[in-house]
Amino acid sequence: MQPAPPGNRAEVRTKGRTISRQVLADHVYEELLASLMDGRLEPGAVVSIDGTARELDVSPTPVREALARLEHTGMVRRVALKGYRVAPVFTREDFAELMEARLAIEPVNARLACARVTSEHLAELDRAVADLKTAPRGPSFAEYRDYLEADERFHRLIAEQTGNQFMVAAYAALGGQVQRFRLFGGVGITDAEYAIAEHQSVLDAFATGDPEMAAAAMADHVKKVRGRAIADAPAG
Amino acid sequence: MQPAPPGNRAEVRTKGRTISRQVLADHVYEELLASLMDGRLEPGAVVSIDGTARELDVSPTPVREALARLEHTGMVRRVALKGYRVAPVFTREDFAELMEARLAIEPVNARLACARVTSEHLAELDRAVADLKTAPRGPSFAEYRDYLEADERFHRLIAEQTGNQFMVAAYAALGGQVQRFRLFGGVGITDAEYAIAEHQSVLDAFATGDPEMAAAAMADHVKKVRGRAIADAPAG
DNA sequence: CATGATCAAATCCTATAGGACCGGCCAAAG
DNA sequence: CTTTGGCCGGTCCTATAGGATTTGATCATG
Repeated sequence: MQPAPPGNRAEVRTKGRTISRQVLADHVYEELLASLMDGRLEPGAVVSIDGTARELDVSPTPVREALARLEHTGMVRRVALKGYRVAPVFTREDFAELMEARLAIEPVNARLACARVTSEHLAELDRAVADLKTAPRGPSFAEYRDYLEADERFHRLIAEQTGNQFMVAAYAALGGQVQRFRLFGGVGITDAEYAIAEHQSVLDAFATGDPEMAAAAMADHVKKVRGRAIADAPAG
Repeated sequence: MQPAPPGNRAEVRTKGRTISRQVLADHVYEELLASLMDGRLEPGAVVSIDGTARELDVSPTPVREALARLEHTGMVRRVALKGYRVAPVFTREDFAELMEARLAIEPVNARLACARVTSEHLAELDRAVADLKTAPRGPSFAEYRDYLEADERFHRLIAEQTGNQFMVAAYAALGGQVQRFRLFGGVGITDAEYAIAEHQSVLDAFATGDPEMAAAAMADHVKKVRGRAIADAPAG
């Protein structure tokens, strides 16, 4: 996984071999992110700095740094002198807004990416769709985690294949993977068959190399996701 | 100013009066942001944690927290165990990518905002355009700072008036105000007359209440900004 | 019963100290 | 003269300590 590049490892070159080191704050960041995504930290819950430090057996300093980074992703909110809390649950309005934003960004990404697609890109997209098809879709978190990961990976690959750092940033600002987990956590996947077919359509459009067709397929997919999820949204 | 909501103040309610408090990390954040925008910190320069702490007469802890937040904005980059550096200068390709992204997002913002515009919104936009017209445009930083601030405020207002938190986040991910400063720092404003007229056109479209016209005016503006800036771009 | 004061524990926030690592400088050896 | 090795200052990173603040409970009072 690797949702939002949390930190950066230091490539230490020593005696020809290069080892990769990582500071504690990065580890704390990843730990907190995992807790947020698999539901161990529920929306609205307080995330105590000292408590997290004790739990992870580190000092509060790296925890502060990790939380400061997390805040900018929207996963946690901070109030000065009061601490951090997990962001509240998604409402139906939040979901509608997210889809509106995705509809503005993702078809553009598809058009740009398709215009400069390579066989390597196609192979990566194909792998994501294949993973989508083979991933289990049971009710427990562990069972749909891989599905959501493949779903997000497909869309993120397209954003990255635009070669435009700002389109990647804009896509990442929508929360990418994380929002998926928060939306569907506890509900499970109900529309996998449809979603897989739509992803396949996008992939087919990429294979033809027609940017407009790719954009149309992506727009179609996002609209249908919106329609299905509003029909049986978890939160009103 | 208030570019990217850095931290959050604690609203302390005491005896009917509510005072707003703020922790040191927020102050450091704002101080660093100001240094970045007015050129005191040049692209590529190292931002030492301990050094900044001494300079601002605080301990390194709040500086670490402020820098962790700044990193997520793309203004500074971090390498584990080596510290922070100001992000490198904008190349012509970077600028083209930024405009491509703005072209994908800002016309949509204009359409959404126009569809639900109020007289208060119009007044705010009108004030931004008025400030744009009256702001000095001399060669030194202090003289075009207000101009850039009004420019960015105009666009940010439209993003906020969409009422869509994710469109705001996507717009903010593009760097908003900050990129303007980094692009034009040291160059000055050369296209103010044209830009002001284009902003006025967008405002006029908002006044008519036609979302499609607003989107078209905004798209026209962004395209023309791209054209002019590529013609006399500071960095090749 | 409702309301406000008081106090203790938890928590946030900041400063300080020290370990680990890097880079420059200089002296000594080859 | 070149190179090697050690020293030293700077920096990052983490832990710890203590002050400031919030929170929640307990208790007194109208």
